[in-house]
Amino acid sequence: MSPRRSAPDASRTRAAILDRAVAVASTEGLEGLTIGRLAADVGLSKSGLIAHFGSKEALQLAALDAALHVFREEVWEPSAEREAGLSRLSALCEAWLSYLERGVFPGGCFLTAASCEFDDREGPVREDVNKALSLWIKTLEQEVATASERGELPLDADPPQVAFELNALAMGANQALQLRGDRTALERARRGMARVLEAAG
Amino acid sequence: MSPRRSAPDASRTRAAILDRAVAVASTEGLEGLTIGRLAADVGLSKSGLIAHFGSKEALQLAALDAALHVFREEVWEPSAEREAGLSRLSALCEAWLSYLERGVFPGGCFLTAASCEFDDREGPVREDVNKALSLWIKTLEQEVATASERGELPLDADPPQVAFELNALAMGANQALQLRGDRTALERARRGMARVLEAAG
DNA sequence: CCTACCGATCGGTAGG
DNA sequence: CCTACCGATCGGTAGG
Repeated sequence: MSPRRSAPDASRTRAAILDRAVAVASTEGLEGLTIGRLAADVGLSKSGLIAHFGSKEALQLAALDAALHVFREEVWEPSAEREAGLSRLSALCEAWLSYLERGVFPGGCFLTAASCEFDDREGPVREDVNKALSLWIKTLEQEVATASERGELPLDADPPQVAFELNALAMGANQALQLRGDRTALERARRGMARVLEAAG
Repeated sequence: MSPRRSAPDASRTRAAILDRAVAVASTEGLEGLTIGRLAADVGLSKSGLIAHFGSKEALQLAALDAALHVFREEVWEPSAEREAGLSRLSALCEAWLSYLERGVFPGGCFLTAASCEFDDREGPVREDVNKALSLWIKTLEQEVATASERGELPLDADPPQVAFELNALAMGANQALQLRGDRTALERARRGMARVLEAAG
């Protein structure tokens, strides 16, 4: 009898590992992920766990990807049905703050944490974090541009500036919420975002 | 002959350790500080190094304190001579962005990094990070309030809201600068801060 | 401030 | 997917 499991079994095991890896990395950081601890958490041997990924770095990349998938589900997808432009931009911002408020990840915004942890390192993890954040910023910029074209924002609205400020306000909310336990942070971010969109003209 | 050095010697050694500890923690994180590596860096044995602090946690607290001292020197003190109110608030913001631009810490803003790393942990390091950030936010709020009293900002300006937004913009600049290498971030933050202060009325 | 040492854990491999 | 193992390193202590 081979110890190998069927492909669906292996896929389920992999999903269970990644679930746990995302939770751990959310609070301890992607560098704080350790193979031994994770293996014990999901009831595998170290070698059994690492067989699914090949190396710690590959595990980190897979955990990051899984976390981004959650972010897409929680923030991106619910807003996709809204009309492109200001309506979708507002929906994205609201879903974003809701995602922070509901504590989807125990350690707060996964992407912000990963960005802080890897912004001064080199390698594929940093590159993937950079790509994910750039894509998100581009998405915000795109909605600002569409809103301008549709006459919902002035034609001279500055998409990169607006996206920069919206992103900054969400980071500020995440910090105030996580570190300082300041529940008013969401309202402050919401007010700031509204003002950014008003002032975009 | 006792292996003990004189008090001034010990103090110099301690300062050298902390210099290096701040640099390492800035890029690797406070949790990434290890006694063995730090000892090798400064040419001590592990036990020789730890004798100065007692434990890794105490070393982390001392490194954080040393980093905060730098922040005060770089941002706080140069602005202290400006008149309280809008003038000093503007000077604080400008010194803050300049501190980011000059890369005073190799890993970007030390306090932001420490905040991300410890915002979901417990213990004295998290408490000290929280205290330092709260004090900084309070300082910004105070200058907004003074500016209102002096008629430089409207009487209904909202100090916590303004401080929240200024802090968020600096965080956004730090991220864009460190992760994305986006040199325009400073100008974006500067513009955002100016707009926050204009809109405070 | 040192040497010498502790148990624990790290990422990873060999071989099955 | 396992057991058994590798060398390296972790934080920290004993004793001087």
